[in-house]
Formats: sequence, C-alpha cells, structure tokens
Amino acid sequence: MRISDKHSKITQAAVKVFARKGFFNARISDIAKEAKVADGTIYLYFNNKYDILISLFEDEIGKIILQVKLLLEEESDPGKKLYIFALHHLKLLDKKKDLAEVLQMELRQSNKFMKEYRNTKFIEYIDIISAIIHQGQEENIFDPTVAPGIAKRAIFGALDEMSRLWVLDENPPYTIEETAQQLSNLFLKGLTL
Amino acid sequence: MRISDKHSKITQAAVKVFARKGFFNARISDIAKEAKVADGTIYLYFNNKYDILISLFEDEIGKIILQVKLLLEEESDPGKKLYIFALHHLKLLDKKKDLAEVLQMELRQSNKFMKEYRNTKFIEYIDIISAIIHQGQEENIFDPTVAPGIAKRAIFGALDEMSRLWVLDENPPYTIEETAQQLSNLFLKGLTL
Amino acid sequence: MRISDKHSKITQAAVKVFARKGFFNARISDIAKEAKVADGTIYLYFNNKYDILISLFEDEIGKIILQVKLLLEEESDPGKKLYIFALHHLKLLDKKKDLAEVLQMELRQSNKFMKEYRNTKFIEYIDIISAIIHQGQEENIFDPTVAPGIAKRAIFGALDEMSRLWVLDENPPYTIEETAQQLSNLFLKGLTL
Amino acid sequence: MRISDKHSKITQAAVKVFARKGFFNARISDIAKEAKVADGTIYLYFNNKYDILISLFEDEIGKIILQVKLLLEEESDPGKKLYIFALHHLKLLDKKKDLAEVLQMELRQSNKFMKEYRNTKFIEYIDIISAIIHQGQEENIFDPTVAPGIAKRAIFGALDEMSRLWVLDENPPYTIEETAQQLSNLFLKGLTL
DNA sequence: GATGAATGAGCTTTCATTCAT
DNA sequence: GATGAATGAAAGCTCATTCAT
Repeated sequence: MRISDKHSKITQAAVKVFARKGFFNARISDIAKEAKVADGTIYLYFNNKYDILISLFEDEIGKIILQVKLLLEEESDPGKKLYIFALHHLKLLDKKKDLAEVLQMELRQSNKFMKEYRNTKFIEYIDIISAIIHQGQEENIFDPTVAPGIAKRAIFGALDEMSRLWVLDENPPYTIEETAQQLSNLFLKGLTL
Repeated sequence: MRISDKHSKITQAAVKVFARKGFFNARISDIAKEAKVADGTIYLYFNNKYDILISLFEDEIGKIILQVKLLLEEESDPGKKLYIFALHHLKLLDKKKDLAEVLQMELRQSNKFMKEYRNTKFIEYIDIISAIIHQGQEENIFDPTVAPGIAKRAIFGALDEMSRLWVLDENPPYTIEETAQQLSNLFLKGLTL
Repeated sequence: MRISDKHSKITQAAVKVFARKGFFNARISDIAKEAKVADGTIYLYFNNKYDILISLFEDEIGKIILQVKLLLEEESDPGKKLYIFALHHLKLLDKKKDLAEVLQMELRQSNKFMKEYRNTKFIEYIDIISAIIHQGQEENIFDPTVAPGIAKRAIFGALDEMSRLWVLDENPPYTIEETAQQLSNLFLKGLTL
Repeated sequence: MRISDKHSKITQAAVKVFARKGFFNARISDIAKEAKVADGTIYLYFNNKYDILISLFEDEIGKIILQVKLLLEEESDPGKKLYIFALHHLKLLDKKKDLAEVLQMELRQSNKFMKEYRNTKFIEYIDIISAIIHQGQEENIFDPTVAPGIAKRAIFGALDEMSRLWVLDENPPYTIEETAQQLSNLFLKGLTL
C-alpha cells in the first residue's frame, strides 16, 4: 500500500466521522476504526486531532479550487461564469455530503480555525467570485458601484446557506439546478448595469 | 434576588464564555466564575451544558425577532423593509459581538443542534425575510418568479457571511451602513421587476 | 474531613506507591486507590504527578529538618552531635522505609529534580552537617584543613549508602546503633585534630 | 561490521540518551537515532529497554573494575590504595559524565534494578574497597574494630555523593585531586590505628 | 436555594515492541 | 541481518455532573 493511501484513507474516514458526530464529539478511535488502522497509526500521518481537520480542509478545498478554475476557463461571459460557479458549488456539496457538512459545520465553528488559523485556502476560493465580478465590471457588464469584496461574500453566503438544504434535509424542496438558476439570476440582475 | 436574575446572569456569562472559547472548549466552571455563582448552581437552572446553549439561543433569537418585527411594522415599502432588516441585523450583531459569535459559530456547528433539534426560532427569524418578499410580490413590486424560500436563504446567508467581518476582523474594510446599503441594493435590483 | 486530611492522605499514599513501584511505574490510579479517593481528586490538591513527588519531598524533608535541629539543640559537643545526626538519620529512614526509598531512589533520579529543580530543602538538610563541622573547627576540636563542603557530602553520602541496607535488605548484617557508632567513630577520628 | 560493533554503538548511544533524558523519558527511537540504526535493530541485540540499561551497566562496571584492579596491583600500601581508588573513581566519572549520570541516577532508581536484579557487578566493585580495608587490618595498619562492610559502603557513598558535584554542577567548587586527597585523608585518619 | 468538593468516565497521545519486507 | 511502518495497550489529566452540607 502506498504511503499516500494511508493518509488518504484516514482523511476520508475523518470526513465521515466528523460529519456524523462533529469534530469535538468524534474520537480518534472512531476515525481509526473507520479507516481500519490502529489509533497510533493516525499519529504517523497527523500531528494531532486539529491537524486532521485542517489538513483535510486544505486538501479538499484545494481540489475544489482546481476543479472550478478548470471549469471556468472554458467560459468567458461573467454572467455564465457566475452560474457555473453556483451550480458547481451546489452539485459538489450535494455529491459529497459528508465533506459539505464538515466544511460548513466544523470549520467555521472554532476560533482555532477562523481566528488564529489564517484560512488562505478559503479566501482563495471566494476570491474566484470577486475575480468574476471584477471581470464583469471591467467589461462594462456589471455595475461598477458594487463592491466586489461585499458581493463575493454575499454570493458565497447565499450559496453556503442554500447548500445546507441538501446537507440537512432529506427531501429538499428545490432541485440543485433550479436553485443555481434562481441564485445566479438574482445576483445577475443585482449586478448587471 | 428573583429567580430569573440568576438564570439571566448565567445566560449572559455563557454568551461571553462561549464566544471566547467556543462551546466545547468552554467549561461549566468558566461560566460559573463569569456569572459569579457556584458550578452546581448552574444545574438548578439548566439541565446540562447543551441546554445552556439552546436556551440561550432561543431567548436571544426571540428578543431579536420581537425587535425587528416592531421596527418593520413602521414601514410599508418592501424594498425599504429589506434595507431595515439588513441594517438591523448587521448593527445588532456588531453591537453584541459575543452573541453574534455564538449564534454564528457554535449553533450551526453540531448535528446536535441542526439535525436533532428542530430549530423553530431560527426558521421564524428568516421567515421574516420571505414574508417581505411575499408582500413585494403581492404588491407587484417584486418578480413573482423568484422563489421566496430560496431568496430568504440567499439574503440571510449573505448577511450572515458579511457579519462575520465585524465579528472576526479588527478593522473591517466596510462600514455597516455601506454594507447594508450595498446588500439591499444588490438584492433589491435582483428582486425588483 | 479537614482539607489537609485529603492532602495528607494522598501524600501518604503516594509515598507507599512510589516506594513500591517507583515514580514512573506508579500510576495516578494506584495512588488514588491507595488513598481511597477518586483519580480526579488528586488533581484538586496537586498540579500533576511530578508535583506530588516534589510536594511530598519538601514536606517530609521539612519535618525531618525540624526534628533533627530540635534534637541537636540539646547537645553542644560537635562529636556527639555528629553521632546524634547519624543515629537519627538511620533510625528515621528505618522507621519510615517507604519514605526512605522514595527519598533515596526517586528524588535523585531525574534531571527534573536535581537539575532544573533547585533542591533547597535537601541543601538545608546536609548543611546541618557542615554547621556541625564548622562548629568543631571553631572550637579547635576538628581539623581546620578539612573542607566542610567536602566532609558534609562525604558524611551524608556514607549515611545514605548505609541506609540502603535497611531499605533493601530483609536481614541487614548490622544494627542501626552499631552502624551509627561505627560511622561517627570513623568520621570523628578523621575529623579530630 | 562485526556484531559487537552494533551492540557497542547502541550501548554508547543509550548512555548518552539515558544521561540526557533519564531512563524513563528516553525513547527507544531516541537511542536508535543516536546510534544511527533502525528502532527494530535494537531488539536484535537487546531483549527490551530494561535490558539495555542492565547490559550497559554490567559492561561498563566490568570495564571499570578491570581498570581499577590493574591500577591497584602496582601499589602495596593500603592507605595509598585508598587514595588511588578514590582518585580513579572521581576522575573516571568526571571524564565520562554521561556514564556517571546513568550509573548514579538511573541505576539505583528503580526497584527493578536494586531489588529484583541481584547487582553482582556493583558488589564486586565496592568489595574492592573492603579488600583494601581488610588488607590494612591484616597488616596492622588499620583499626581492626572497624567493620569493613560498613566502611566500604561509607567510602563508596562518600565518593558517590561527591561525584555528583561534577555531574550536576557546571563549576564545581573543588578540584578532583583536592577532593580525592581530602576524602582519603579523612577516611585514612578514621581507619588508621 | 446555593455551594463547591468530590467523582470517575472518557479521551488524546505516547511509545515499546513486532513483523512483513 | 536490518528496517521502520504499524500496532494497541496504557496512562495522565479534564471536566460535566452530583450531592452532602
């Protein structure tokens, strides 16, 4: 088994366990059992419990950023880019519910991660949105009086709050496509000159 | 001393301590010390540690709902209502940073509260937004194709994400009024026919 | 039960357990069981495991110093003082075998206690010897060329090594009085002009 | 590489590590790293952690015994022999501070070594002293009423306690020669008829 | 009602030892 | 023989909760 396999196995197990029980209620032995390794093995790959969460976060957000950026490269219209971003965000979190729950619930939860820990990956992710807005303003499509620093947070916040529907609800009242459509419409009209 | 005084003292202390340390890192003895009561006294007013958080949440959200509803009664225009809601939300959380942090960070964090615990107070709060949207649609001011169930979450999510700026950042790059203005503009244009 | 009772009960239990198993092999739960308290109770009286050992040491040596000084006050002849000191030292450690074992074995064992921890109580104890030697030199009874700083260590080391006989051996080949006599004779002749 | 090389490398490494951290705080991996072998390799040469310490002890004391006996053969006067023994003891431990620390601190520390483990090498070492005393008594130089079994322990204890000065103190207040001189004078006068 | 000393279950982390390669 | 990744038992310490006063 390759080294990276163990690391990855533990990460995947941690996602499941953190999603099920929450970071603080999750025991290392839960993760170990889920990953089918010994408790001690986890400490060969991670420094401590917090490190698992941060590491997991950076790895996964990193992958997501790569994916979205790749997708967006194929489109030039900022309005359509916004839709693609929204759709991709919702789809992804729907597909990886456990991961979604961990990212949403656990990561923002503690001073440990949002205050002391400078969350650069997260910033990189939402800066994709501000880049789109900026582009739209440069091309005279979007309203130049809109502050991209506010709009990016608004859009991410909206997506994030919506995605909770699929994470928490067994039978969400809206489809993902419908939601992505509605959200991008809403913001598009709001942004467009 | 009236019974409610002790209850309230403990709740206020819990807000401070949860904000400072997070729910899981907070100790009952921290709260007791902050409230200037004995550890055991807390258990005369609350069943357990989780109960403090839920109780705190319901009480505080209850007060906020009362306040906003009162404010909104004085205004009839749905567009202006949206601005008032946004401004009030941001102002409040800025004024009560500790409470803001607890509501944002701790409450959504655990399955314990968002899954098992049916969060009716929270639903009541964001339904204020959908009521405004509904009113605007009834009065043919807002686009009838917008789903209020989506828009309410989008608006709350945007506000929530924005408010993190004042909670976490020492020197936020925007003023509260500016932000409320930008957000309500954005959504207003998005919503308006 | 008075507070000091619990503290003392734990200290006494720790002496027994440390003597039986050694500091590192002793578990907190062993001490707790021996003291008939809960594990956690120990941490109401001591900061950590090391603290129990140091605290125990300072308390017990403190008591011993008081006792010996009291005894020595009644005697003026430095030669006889030396005998009294030796006899008392050996008797005491014979009577309190567990304590003797802990003081001998555990305390000198670790950098933690002899390097980082400035062992002032111990120094105070062996300085009783140098004071006697000094007195003898002042009174022209003892050889002035003898360095009290060396002799005090020699005498303490001799006593300490001897006392191991009663700590470790079931049937020591010498009696305490005989040993005290031999040792004080040996050193007296060595010291006397 | 000869087998004994690895064994010796590990022993030397263990001396360093035990001296630095103490037996219980030393990790097998520390010793392995210091010896530049793999952790598992240590178990090809030693049964377990305790075995390293005991083995180390027997080897090193064995060497010391050989050296002293050789030195003493060249001298016939028991008084001078005593001085030679003292000087050699102190010099050796000063030269091999790490070894000194391990012998002093770690070996006497635990029941594991002084009770269960019959320390024949150590006995052999201090019996060199009683042999000298015996010789002196046979030759009518030393006081026949002195019990060699007590005197040997007294002398060893004195040397041992003194040698702590060079192990623990950066700037010991006495030189080794001075100390050996003082000690052998003290005991010589004490022993001589 | 109020207290806070006492409890003891529970958890993270360490590390001697093993064994497949 | 040599390796070092993997193991899993073990233990120090914490802290929510209880209950005698």
